Amino acid sequence: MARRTRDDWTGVALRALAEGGVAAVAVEPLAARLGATKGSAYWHFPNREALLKATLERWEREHTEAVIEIVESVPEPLDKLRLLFATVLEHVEDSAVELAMLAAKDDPAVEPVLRRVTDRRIGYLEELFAELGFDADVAHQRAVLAYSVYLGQAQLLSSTPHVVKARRQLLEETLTAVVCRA
Amino acid sequence: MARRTRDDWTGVALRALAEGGVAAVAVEPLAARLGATKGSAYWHFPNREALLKATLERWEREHTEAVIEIVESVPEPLDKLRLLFATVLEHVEDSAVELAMLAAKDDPAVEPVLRRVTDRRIGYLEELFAELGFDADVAHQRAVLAYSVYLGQAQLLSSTPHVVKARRQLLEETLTAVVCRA
DNA sequence: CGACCTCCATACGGGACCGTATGGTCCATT
DNA sequence: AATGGACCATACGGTCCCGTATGGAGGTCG
Repeated sequence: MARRTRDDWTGVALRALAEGGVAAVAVEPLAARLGATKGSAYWHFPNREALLKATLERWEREHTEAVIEIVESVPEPLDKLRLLFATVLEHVEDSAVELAMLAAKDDPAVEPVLRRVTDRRIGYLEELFAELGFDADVAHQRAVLAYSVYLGQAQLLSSTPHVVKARRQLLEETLTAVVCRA
Repeated sequence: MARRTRDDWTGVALRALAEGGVAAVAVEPLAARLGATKGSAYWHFPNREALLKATLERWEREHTEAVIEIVESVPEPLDKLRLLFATVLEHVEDSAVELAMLAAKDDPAVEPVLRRVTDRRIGYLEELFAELGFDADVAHQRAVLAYSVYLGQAQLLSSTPHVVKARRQLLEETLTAVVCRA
């Protein structure tokens, strides 16, 4: 039988995480998916928590900066914001990992990752709003506001998608609202 | 020993739900809290799912219309919206049940309740934005937008509260953004 | 070719929870 | 006082998961 690497395990764990949440990152079901047994898992990781931690940190490495880099390729800050929302709300489908993390915010393996990712993203949004000419404190409020819209919309699209009608138009409404003066 | 009613069970279940999510609505731990045993639970409910369902429907009855009624006591639609956001974001602390439901959106007992509550709330928001003079389709978009802000902010406040700085000011920023023209 | 080391299968003993079975207690009724 | 029903404790078997113990297959290196 084939050997498995640490990445094989975090790989299936990532898929399970997206599909079934943190609770689905369970050694025995993952072993079944891999066609292996728990022996392999407990060889590569000391326990289930370590596997989960490695999985979350892999996701953090591979997904946090990616979007920012894409967005930074355009010059105008307003276009950056539009592209950001567009990218992130087009395939909300695969922001399932984020929702899984929010749903398990009290898990000791989740909490620090969630904190880092949230800080990074809101920090970046603050920069964008500062570029748009907002004062520092207002920029922060708008950043929190914008990120709230993203989180809420992701939740809606995954839990009750029928309430969201015209996504393209919603995107524009969101933009105008978020950059609105006075 | 004292007798327990159906409401005693949904009562502890509600507290457990807010504290530990849907998974915490488990018969044996709840029985321990009540100073009872599983025998009582399985007398009042056919199974765990029925207990969960009854708990969610009790929450729906007691919390969905309450806020709307409060808000409807003021005349001006903009003040309604302000009061709505204020009420709902002041004690975000006890919107824990909502987050628990979102986190368990795939549970067959959760799904229908979540659908009804979401539809009702967004429907009401649509009315408010229509009163504010927005066209029907725009009103719907704003309603979805406003509800997204609420959901996202509730998530932020419960998962990473440190990113939210001045809640009072954030409320005003949110309002001006959401009712912004053009 | 034998000693080792890496990786994993197998097998086991927990623990938490679900649901059932059974009998006992208290209370209202007759 | 006896009977029946509402309510619950106890005890049990079953499932799913965690984590450990142990040994074995396959490659590596002297």
